[in-house]
Amino acid sequence: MEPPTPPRRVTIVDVARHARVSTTAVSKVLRNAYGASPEMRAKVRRAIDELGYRPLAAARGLRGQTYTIGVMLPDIRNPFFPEIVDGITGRLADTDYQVFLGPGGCNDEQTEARITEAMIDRGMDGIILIAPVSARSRLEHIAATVPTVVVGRHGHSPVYDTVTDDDVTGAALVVDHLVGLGHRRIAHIEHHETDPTRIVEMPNAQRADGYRRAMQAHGLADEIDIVSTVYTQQGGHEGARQLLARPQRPTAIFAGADIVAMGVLDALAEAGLSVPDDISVAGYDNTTFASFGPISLTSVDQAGREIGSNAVRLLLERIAERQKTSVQIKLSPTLVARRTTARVSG
Amino acid sequence: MEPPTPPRRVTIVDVARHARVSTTAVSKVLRNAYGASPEMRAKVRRAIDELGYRPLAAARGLRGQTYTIGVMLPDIRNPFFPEIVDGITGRLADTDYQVFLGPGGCNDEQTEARITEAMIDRGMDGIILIAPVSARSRLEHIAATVPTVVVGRHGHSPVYDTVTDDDVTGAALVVDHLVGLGHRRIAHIEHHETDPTRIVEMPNAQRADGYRRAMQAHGLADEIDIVSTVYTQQGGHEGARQLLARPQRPTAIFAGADIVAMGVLDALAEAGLSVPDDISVAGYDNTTFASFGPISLTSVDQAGREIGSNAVRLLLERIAERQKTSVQIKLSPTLVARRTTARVSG
DNA sequence: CACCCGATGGGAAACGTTACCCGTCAGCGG
DNA sequence: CCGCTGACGGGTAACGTTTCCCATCGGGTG
Repeated sequence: MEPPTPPRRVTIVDVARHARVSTTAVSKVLRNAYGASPEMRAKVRRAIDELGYRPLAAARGLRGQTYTIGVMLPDIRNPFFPEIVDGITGRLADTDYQVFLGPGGCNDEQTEARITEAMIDRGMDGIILIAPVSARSRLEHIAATVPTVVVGRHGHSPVYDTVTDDDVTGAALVVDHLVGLGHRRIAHIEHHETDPTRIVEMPNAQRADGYRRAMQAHGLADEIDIVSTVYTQQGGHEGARQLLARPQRPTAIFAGADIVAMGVLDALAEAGLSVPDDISVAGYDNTTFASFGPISLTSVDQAGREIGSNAVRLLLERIAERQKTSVQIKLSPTLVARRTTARVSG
Repeated sequence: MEPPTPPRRVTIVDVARHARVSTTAVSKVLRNAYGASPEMRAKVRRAIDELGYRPLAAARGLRGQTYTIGVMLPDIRNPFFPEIVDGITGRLADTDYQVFLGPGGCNDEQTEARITEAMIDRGMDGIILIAPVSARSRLEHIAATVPTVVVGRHGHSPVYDTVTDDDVTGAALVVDHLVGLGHRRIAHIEHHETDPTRIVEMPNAQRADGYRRAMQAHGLADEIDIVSTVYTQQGGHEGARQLLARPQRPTAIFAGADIVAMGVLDALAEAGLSVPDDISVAGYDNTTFASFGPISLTSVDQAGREIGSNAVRLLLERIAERQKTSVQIKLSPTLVARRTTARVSG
C-alpha cells in the first residue's frame, strides 16, 4: 500500500536540475523543438527516464496544447460507433495524442452543448463530433473556437471538415438488391425529422431520400411507402406494426438502421410471420447484431473504421494548419447480403 | 461563418473588471467559497452571465480541481457497460463535474496503463476503473495518486473503494433456475484466466466458482463441466462446439456472459439444434441483446445503473475526504428468465 | 470609550509549462 | 585579426486560476 499522501509530482524543474540544464532546454527536448544539440537531448531524455517524468497536460494547456482530442458520441449504445472509435484510436496510437469520449445524451441539443463546452473548457486540441444534432450555427461556433471534424452529417461549412458515408448510394444498394430479388412493394422506416437543416444534413434523411430516388429509378414510384418513427428498437417495432396494418402488406422492409431492423424482426416474430419467407428485412450499419448468426441481417456496411481514421487525419491536418480550406470526404458503403432477404415468394 | 481567429477567451479578470471587484472575489463566487456577501455574489453572477464566462478547466487544474472524472472502459463493444455509464452520468448530471470515457483496448495491461496515466496527467479529480485487468500493485499505485473507485473486480484494498456485483450468487441463481427446470447436465463456459490474483478477483472467475459451488450444493458435483475459452462471441461459439462434441451432450449451457451466449446460440443453430427444445441456454449481464425479442435470452441482471451510481457516490466521498477508510459495495443480481431456458426434455 | 471580533474584500504569490528574446561562442571569410 | 553568422543554451514573463494572508470596517462588549 502506497503512502496516502501522494508524493509531489516530478516537474520539468526537477528534470532540469537533475540533468543540469535549464527548464527551457527540457521543454525543447519534450517538444522536439529547435535549439537543442543531440548530446543535450540525450542527457535530458536520460533524466526524464530516471525520474519517471511525465508532463502535466493541464499546465501545458495553459500555454499551448494539451495533446488531447475529444470525441462526442451521440449514443454509446449504438453498436456502430465502436467501429468509428476504433478507427480513431488506431490512427492516434503512435502519436502523443490521447482520445477521450464524451458520453452523449441521446441526440439532445442541450447535452451536446454541455459536452462540447466541457471539451473546449478543458483545452482540448481538437474535437470530433459524431452525428451531432445541434444547429449548424452552433457547430460553426464550436469550429471557430477549436479545430473540429464533423462525422456522419452531410452539408459542409467552410470552418469544419466532414467525413460522411454516401447514404443515398447506400439506400440505393438496398433497393437494387431487393428489386433484384423480385420485390416491388418495398417499404422504408425512417427517423422522423422536422428541422429543415437536419432534413438536408442528417444521414437518416439522406437514406430516405436515396430510397425514394432508387424506387423511382426502378419505376416503382407508386410503391414508395415510408413510415416515420425513430431510430430505436421501439421505433422499428412500431414502424413494422404500422406496415403490417396496411391493406396490402409490403414484401420487404428496409429499415434505416440495424437497431430499427431489430425492432422490425421482433414485431414480425410476434405477428407470426417468418423472415425471409413471408417478408424480407434489411438494415443499415452492418453492426455486430447484423452479423450474428441466428439473425443474419442483410445490411449496409459503412466502414466505420475508415471513417474514424479519416476524421483523425483531417483533424490533425487542421490542428497543424488552422486556416486551411475545409475538406469533405465521402466514403462509399457496400451491401452485405445475408439471410433476412430472399427472392419474393408467390 | 465566424472569424477564423478565435476571439480571446473571456477570463476571470474580465469578469472582475466588468463587475468592479477583484479576481479573488470572482473566484470565491465561482467556488461558493466563504467570504462573499449576497450582493457581491449577485453582482458577480450577473457579470458572468453578461460576458458568457466559463472557467478554463486547464487553468483550474494547475491550482486545484479540474472538475473532471475519468472512466476507463475495457471494451466499448460490451453492451453491458453503457448501463454503468448511464448510472455514472445520471448521478453527475446536476453537479459541476464532467465525465470523460477512456477508450479501453480490450483487456490489455499496457493500454490500461496508457489511459490511466493520461487521466492522471490531465489532472482528473477522480477516476473510475471498470473491470481493470492490471496488477493489484498497479491499481494501488493509481489510487495513491488520484481518488479511485474500482468497479467489477473483487478483492479489496485500503486505498481504493470497490463496487461489485455478487457474481457467486448470480451464478447460483442460474444453476438453481436450471435445476428447478429438471436439468442435471449443466455445463459452464468461462473466461480462461491464469494470473493468480485475477483468478480470485475477476468476475468471470467468481462466476465459475459460483457455478461450481451451486452444482455441489445440488448434489451435482459429478456433473460439473467447465469449458475455458474467452468472453467473446467467438469464445462462446468455440465453447459450444467443444460441449457438443462430448459423448453425453449437456442439456443446458450456462455462458458466463451474454456475448458468450450469443456465440453459443450461433453454434447451436449451425449444429441444427433448437433452443430451448434440445438444449437450454443462459447468459449473464442482461444486455439489450438478451431482451431482444427473437433471442429472448435468460440472463442475470446486474443493475448496471446502480453500480455506476454507487461508484460515483463513493468517488465523490473520497474526493471530499481523501483518507477515508475504503468501502466495498456488493450489489445483488437478479435472474431474468426468458425463452432460451425450458424444462428439460425427455 | 477603548478593544476585540467576525464579516467582507483584495493583493500577490504560487501552480507547471511554453515562447519570446537575448547572450555566448566557435568558425568563417575578408 | 576583425566582424559576422548560425547554432545553442538559458532567463523570464506570461497563461488563468486559486489560496494564503492581510486590511478594513462596523458593531458589540467590557
